[in-house]
Amino acid sequence: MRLQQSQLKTPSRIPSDPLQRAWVALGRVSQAIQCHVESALKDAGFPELSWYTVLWELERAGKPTRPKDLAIPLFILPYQLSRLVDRMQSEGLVKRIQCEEDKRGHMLEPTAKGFALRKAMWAVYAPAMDEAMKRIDDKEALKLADLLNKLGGIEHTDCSDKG
Amino acid sequence: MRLQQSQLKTPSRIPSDPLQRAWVALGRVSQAIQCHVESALKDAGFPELSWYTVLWELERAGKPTRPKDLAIPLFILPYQLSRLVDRMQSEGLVKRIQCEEDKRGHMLEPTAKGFALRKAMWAVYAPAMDEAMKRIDDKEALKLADLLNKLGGIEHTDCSDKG
DNA sequence: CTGAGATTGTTGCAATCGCAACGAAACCTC
DNA sequence: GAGGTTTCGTTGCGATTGCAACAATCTCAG
Repeated sequence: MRLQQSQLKTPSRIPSDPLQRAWVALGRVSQAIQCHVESALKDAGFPELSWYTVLWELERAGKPTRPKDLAIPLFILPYQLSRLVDRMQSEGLVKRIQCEEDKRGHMLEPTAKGFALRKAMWAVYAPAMDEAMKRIDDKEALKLADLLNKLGGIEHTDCSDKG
Repeated sequence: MRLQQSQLKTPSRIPSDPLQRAWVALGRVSQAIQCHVESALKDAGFPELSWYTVLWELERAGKPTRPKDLAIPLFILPYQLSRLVDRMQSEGLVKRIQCEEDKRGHMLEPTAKGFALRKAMWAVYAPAMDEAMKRIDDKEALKLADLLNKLGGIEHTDCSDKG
């Protein structure tokens, strides 16, 4: 989760100007874009993006899934997920199913209402994402994704996240 | 602040696969990197990055500054800044100075303690940023910054944000 | 089998957040 | 200069968050 701190060999390096530029741009732009999509969802009366992501991840798994198996890909802490599921469950969007193999935990499964909500949210989410990203073309988007994935230490793969 | 919603001509476009890839990468990577730096600061016993940013912006201005003039570049809501300043003031890091020209507001100014803290934080912040971004080289960083700024609708300028 | 230790998930509490409402001063129009 | 509107900044309140502590179960060496 957390990247490693520099070792003896690298005594407190100051980031180069290009790195600082990239850092600043990354912070500002990701915030702006994220905010744009969140606002679109909220304006449409939908819950926040994390709800969508949980529903989508469950749907994508195609079978009841343990919280711990969700937490890692979602890059979210266990207690955060626990409470997120609390709220979603109280809205009738997911179910907690007794888990036989491991009685500590349980399986998560979206309800019909959960499926429906995810689909409805996508109808707002997709255009909002498209609108937020329209300033770059497909070629630039691929280049951007590659650079970001390299930055994040993720090799170029073909797993797509489309809904 | 909020980007414009699509018009009649563009009926609910679905983002292309490259755009979706870029979107996903942007979310994941910016979160990971941000998290890495925040952890480094916390582990060193320092407050969160937003405190640094406020102090830095004030220092960069070089003169007492109105909250509203800070809120825009910081991309933060007025009430968020108001409470952030409350906390920072109660730690003796900034002062609110009576503003003569406009009696609704006030000026913000870092204290000596504020200056010192920002400098101390940079000693942790800089290496953490460098560590988090070391997977890309300067050339890639510039390309990344350009793409991000284009995505965010910011033209390439020479204003640097280095501390 | 047994007890130490790791894993899974939840919860009490205090801190922080978003929202909407607010007070006060500035601005603007007639 | 009176009255309506806008801007600046704050605040009450309920929802959400992070942290550390926790219970329950699983794992596994001896």
